[in-house]
Amino acid sequence: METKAALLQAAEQSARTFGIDGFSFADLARAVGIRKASVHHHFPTKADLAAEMVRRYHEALLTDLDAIDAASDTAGQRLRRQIARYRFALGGGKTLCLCVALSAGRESLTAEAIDALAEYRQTVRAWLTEVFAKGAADGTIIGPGQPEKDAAASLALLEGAQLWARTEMDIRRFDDAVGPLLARII
Amino acid sequence: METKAALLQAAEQSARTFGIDGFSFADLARAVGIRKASVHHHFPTKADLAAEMVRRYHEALLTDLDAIDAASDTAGQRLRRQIARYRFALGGGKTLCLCVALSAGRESLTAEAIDALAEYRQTVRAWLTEVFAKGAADGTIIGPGQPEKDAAASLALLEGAQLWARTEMDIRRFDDAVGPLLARII
DNA sequence: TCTAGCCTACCTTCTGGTAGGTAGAACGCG
DNA sequence: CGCGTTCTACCTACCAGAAGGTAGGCTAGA
Repeated sequence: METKAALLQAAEQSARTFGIDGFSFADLARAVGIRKASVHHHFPTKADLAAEMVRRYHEALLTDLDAIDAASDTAGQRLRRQIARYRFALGGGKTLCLCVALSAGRESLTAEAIDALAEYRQTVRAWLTEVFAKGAADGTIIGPGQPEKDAAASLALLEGAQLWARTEMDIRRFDDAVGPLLARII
Repeated sequence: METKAALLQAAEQSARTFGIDGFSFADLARAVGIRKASVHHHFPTKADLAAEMVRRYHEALLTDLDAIDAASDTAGQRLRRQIARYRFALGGGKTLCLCVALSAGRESLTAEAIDALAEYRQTVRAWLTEVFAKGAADGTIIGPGQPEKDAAASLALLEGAQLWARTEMDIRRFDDAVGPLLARII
């Protein structure tokens, strides 16, 4: 079970750095210290691997969201922590969040994995929608706009800012892009 | 010269649909109707091809920006047309703009191509900065914020919205995400 | 005569994936 | 208890196809 977890870990790191087409089973085998054929024992095909990666990533998201909710007093604090989460996923400019990385290589994904990505974004979007609604109520997030639309815009902004910053390996691009959103938090 | 243009055209379409790692010289040869070795005659390596693609794409951008400037009376109109441009690049949810598509497969790019992408974004950013500054002056774009930051946020938003919409092959994701930005235009 | 543009044929390396086998732990059962 | 079976996790060895790229030759036009 330990090997499987290590494979998933290596696969996630590789996918976030090189894209889904940017690493092979041979690479994973090397990273974990087993032979290529043994990787196929755990994940028969690359599609199986991708599907389980997204499943795992979605689970981690739910855990993160709970942790943010538990640690935050105001909606503004929640939003700020979510932005920090995307910033952290950048790994200083070297990696993307798995969602962005896999979206880019969409054509190499199965329908199942694409659906899972959509669900991932839906979870984030729903969470952000609630945050913006609460933020308008408790006054910790200013500016006009419907929570639903603000949430969609924020998610796109965070993903786009990540992509930009990673391209130039410069986290300042991320900070520049999310500046106006951060400025809305009291 | 005609063949070379056709190759660039096919390469751009493929890169925007499948990513830089998602098509091969053999694919291009098939698309254009020549043999694989002949593609190498025009572009010795894939890196050469990528570099020229970005160069061409940047040129097209400058043309587009001039056209938008010429056709628009107000800053609001300019911004609206730029958003429409990114929406159009989506191809109904099937393609990304080249900038987003290549950024995703960053690790397969040469330093030259990465620099060219950075320049492309810098051009868009500078143009948007001017638009936001003029928009504040002529009152056709509302909301607080410094033009420079608004420009960075808008670019990230447009790219992120594209990536999202393409993943789900649903242009409504794009429209949802850019809604708040459009709402700032008088 | 030189060159641009194309060709056939070939190379090496890597890809995802399969076939078939082995050592050892776990299990059912008389 | 001991014996055979089954399962897990790994292995070596292999496959066909595709990748990027090269060598060298043909042909038509400047």
